[in-house]
Amino acid sequence: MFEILKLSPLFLGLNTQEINSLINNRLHQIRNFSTNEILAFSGEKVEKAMILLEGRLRGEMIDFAGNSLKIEEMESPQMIAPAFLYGPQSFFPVNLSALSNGKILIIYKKEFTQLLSDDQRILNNFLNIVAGKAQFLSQKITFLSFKTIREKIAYYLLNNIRSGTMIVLLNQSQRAMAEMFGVARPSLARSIGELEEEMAIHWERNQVEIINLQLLKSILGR
Amino acid sequence: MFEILKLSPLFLGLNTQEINSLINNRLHQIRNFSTNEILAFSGEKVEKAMILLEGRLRGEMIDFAGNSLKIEEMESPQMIAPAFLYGPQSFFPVNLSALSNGKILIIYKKEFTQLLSDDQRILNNFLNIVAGKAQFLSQKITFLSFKTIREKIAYYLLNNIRSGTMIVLLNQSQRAMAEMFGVARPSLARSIGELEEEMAIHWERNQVEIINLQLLKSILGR
DNA sequence: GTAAGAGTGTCACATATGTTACACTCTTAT
DNA sequence: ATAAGAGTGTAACATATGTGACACTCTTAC
Repeated sequence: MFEILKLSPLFLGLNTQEINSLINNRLHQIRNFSTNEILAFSGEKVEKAMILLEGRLRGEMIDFAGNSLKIEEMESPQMIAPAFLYGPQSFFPVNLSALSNGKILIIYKKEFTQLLSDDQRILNNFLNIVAGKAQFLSQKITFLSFKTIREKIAYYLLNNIRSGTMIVLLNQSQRAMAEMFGVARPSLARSIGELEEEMAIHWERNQVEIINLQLLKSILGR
Repeated sequence: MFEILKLSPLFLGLNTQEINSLINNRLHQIRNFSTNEILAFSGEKVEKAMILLEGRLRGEMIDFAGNSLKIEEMESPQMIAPAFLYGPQSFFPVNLSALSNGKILIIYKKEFTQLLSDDQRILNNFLNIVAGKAQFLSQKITFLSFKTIREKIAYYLLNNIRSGTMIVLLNQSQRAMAEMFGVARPSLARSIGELEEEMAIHWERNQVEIINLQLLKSILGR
């Protein structure tokens, strides 16, 4: 187990020996789960720190009519819902179910807080994890708040130029990109086509060449 | 100063005496600023914990063309950019400028981490602050990811029903609500009008009565 | 009471995006 | 080499939302 934990972001920089003594001197549990088991319901209070040791989990957001909206998968080793262990809305944001058999390490919140106090490296790691989540979400909101597809494309390209060049490498299909933008695939293709006609960019399968940087920037300035 | 800090979320539950000794035993600075002074630029590394003691600040997001996009104001006493002190993207997300004269308490990151280690109440408070930010953003994303105005209205209403009733109290104008939804004001009014025609809701100045709860829920279930 | 301004309902029209469909190209497994 | 499937470009049409305008109501300050 401690070999696995050593690979998790929470225990970054600690050796197996140190992890062993920090965990074993402290109340904890191992919980085994099997495929399709439901580990937590959306809205349930988060009272324990949970670290996925083995197996795969799925978080599923459920709407008012009971349909699933967004789905996110998680692999080990990783903390589960780190941003929901503290804070005023300390409830699971999703239904958590098992995609395979596996194991979770459970540490109750009070013990976990003590653990953070006891080892400053773990404290730093945890703060990095939670702040990282907040930063990711903040980035995503910036993105979602652009209204037109043109703006999203421009923003994406300007943020992904290889430094010193006018090239953006694409590591995903238009289909995946459309999904990330929250727009329909043909609509994305149409907007790309328009930008090409305007000689702003030259879009190829795997990379985009920026032809008129100024024009691209002006799309983002209202 | 310690009287002011006692009111800040970070020092919740500590008395003036305790705050005094925790701060004074530790490297810190007080920085005075005056109106219109710029305290930090977007993209600058965040290396210190900063707590606004007096005065008002404005965070301004700047786009690629140099125009300001979103603006947020902050009042004392409050931590500045708590979610950006740790994490992989530890850079100011906004330009930070002063709306008035005032004072900031500055504690360098290393010292601040030590402070979190030393007092578990402060640790808990800080974790609550950062997790709270993440939760707020997560909530906002849920909201932004509804595509139609009907969906946003339905989601908003269902989340704000006074428990045990079929009434939602409105504490903001349609104008403000449209801005929060990221849509145009007349478009919001039109969608409201449609929902009224369908006998789903009865919208008055200050409150909304839900007439057909089932219909409202079905809007969110695709 | 009255004037001014904010809030609201509504309209005609412009625009952006979604939907569905199809053809074409590229990649990959066999 | 070929077939199958994914990725892409494009079109016609449907729909949702934005824009700008105007009238009306409500609130508030004087």
